[in-house]
Amino acid sequence: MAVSYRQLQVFVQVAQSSTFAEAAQKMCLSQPALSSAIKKMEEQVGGALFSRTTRKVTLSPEGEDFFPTAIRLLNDWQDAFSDLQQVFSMGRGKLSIAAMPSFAVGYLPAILLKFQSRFPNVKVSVADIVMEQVIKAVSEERVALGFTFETEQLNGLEFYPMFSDEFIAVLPRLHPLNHASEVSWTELAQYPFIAMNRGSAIRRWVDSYYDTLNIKLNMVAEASQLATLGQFVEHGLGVSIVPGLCRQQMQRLGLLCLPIQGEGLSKRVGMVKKKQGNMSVSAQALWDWVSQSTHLE
Amino acid sequence: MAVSYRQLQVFVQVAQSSTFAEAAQKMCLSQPALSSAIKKMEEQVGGALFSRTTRKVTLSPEGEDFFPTAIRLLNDWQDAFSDLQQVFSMGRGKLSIAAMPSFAVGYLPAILLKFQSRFPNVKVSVADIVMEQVIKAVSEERVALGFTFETEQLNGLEFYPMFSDEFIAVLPRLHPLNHASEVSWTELAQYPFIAMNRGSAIRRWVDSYYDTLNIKLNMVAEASQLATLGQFVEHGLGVSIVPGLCRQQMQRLGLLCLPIQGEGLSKRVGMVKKKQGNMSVSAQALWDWVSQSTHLE
DNA sequence: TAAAAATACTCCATAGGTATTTTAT
DNA sequence: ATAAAATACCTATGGAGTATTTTTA
Repeated sequence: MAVSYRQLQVFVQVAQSSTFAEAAQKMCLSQPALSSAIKKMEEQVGGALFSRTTRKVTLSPEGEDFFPTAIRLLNDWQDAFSDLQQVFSMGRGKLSIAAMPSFAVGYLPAILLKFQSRFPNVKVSVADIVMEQVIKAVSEERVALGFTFETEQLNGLEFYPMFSDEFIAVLPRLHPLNHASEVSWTELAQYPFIAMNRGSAIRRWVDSYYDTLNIKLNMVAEASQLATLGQFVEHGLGVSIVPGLCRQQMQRLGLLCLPIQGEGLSKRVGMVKKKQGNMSVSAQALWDWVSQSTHLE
Repeated sequence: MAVSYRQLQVFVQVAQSSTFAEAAQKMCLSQPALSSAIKKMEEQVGGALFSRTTRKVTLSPEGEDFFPTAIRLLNDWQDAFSDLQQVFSMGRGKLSIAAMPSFAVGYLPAILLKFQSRFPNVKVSVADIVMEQVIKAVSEERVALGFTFETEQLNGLEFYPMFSDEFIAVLPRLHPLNHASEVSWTELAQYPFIAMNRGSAIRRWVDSYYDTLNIKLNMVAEASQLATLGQFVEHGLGVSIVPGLCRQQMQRLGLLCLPIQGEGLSKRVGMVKKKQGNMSVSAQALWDWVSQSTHLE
């Protein structure tokens, strides 16, 4: 049987005292309790750790040699566990999340600012990646949670909706429609159209919306990032339809953003995490806080 | 209250198993025992270390991070205590002793050879110093024990006699007495005499012996080491009287060694150690072994 | 002789066991 | 339905207390 943590504490305390009684007082223990604890420890290690006379206790040569090791063991132990406690109380920790770029520049900063002011010693790292990659990163547990559009196939993922995002039209400044306050789906389809790449969720959503209207788009280019798409529009290659989340980004590129008439295309934006737990306390805290502070469904 | 060694063992074992029941078997414990051990540990650290479903147990993110630390703590603990056990069983250790030079070259090698063949992993270091220094080193606990002549004032030291050593006369080869098979104290006093330095025990003993005989010596030189004394004699400065232990050393210098007639001057040679314990097991082992194998008093 | 450790004993907290229930797949 | 964890409950070891004896400076 191994020597216990408690026994080692007792050993150190006695070593630092000149009598058992003194050590007992310091440890809030009775003198016989110390006697027997040391006795057992000595049996376990196979030799005398102290040399006792009735007047004073001194370390044996072996005890003397062992003393620094004992101190080190106790400190390591204490350090390790207080660290762990810190992590659980979120006095310390790390948290990896992912967010699609439009969310990362829009809503995320405010969320993180609040979270970090509440838990200043939790280091948050954000992966700023396209929504398909966000889903993948969460699935593969490379990040604890992600911010993204709701997606159809979230196998094993849980989605918490934060708000709905209405898609908008983006046009170059000099476009014929630039005086309109809004446009219709049909109008837009009359112009050359810049699409997101095949396989992207935005492309799928826009495509299928036009399908339901039985309108065929005149696609002149594809982009795999919204920034690129914006550049294409800005150069006058065509018009496009993007999530409202990107309005700022598009306007910064000098594009015109218009709401689309009628029952629009809107998608929910929210948090995703793996369905069956294993969340760190910090991830859980962020999840809980966001879901509580988001009143809308 | 701190997490115990046992709890950490349990944590590691469960972490390395996929179910509590499996871990229980490996630890020769019941499943509920593990359940409650982990539960308590989780309460102590303030959070979940495992994520349990009824089908399998996996480490929580925090548990995952802590796992390597846990392994390290257990290993350090085990290493430290097995080391200490080794020291007590004398599978490992160190032992510092002191011996006066004449003993160190004469009797000591045989003793150490035997000791080291018995305890090959105990490193013995020998301080080869004059007998006054041997006493001092033992007193000040710089060495665990010493080999020396018995001395009058061994305050707090314990002496174990190994044998008696008879003093002998040393003369240059070309001395008038070089045909004698022995000499008398009186005869020797007729020649110029080389003495050990004042304050040395040998000087005191020789002086006081001559005092009892009421003979005054004609001292022509003093040396503080026997080797120097031998050199002086060899150069024909005079004769001297030295412990029999030094016979070999003197003969190697080319000197004539003769027994002294009559009731000689003899002093006991043995081991010294501090009276009130604090001996290391290895020192004790050497002491015990020497005292047992030395039959004479 | 006095101060301190060891011993003797008693008690209780808790580690650990058995039997059973709950839970999630 | 079943495999596994949690729970309930019991037992026993041993940690810790009080009273006393032993030891040695």
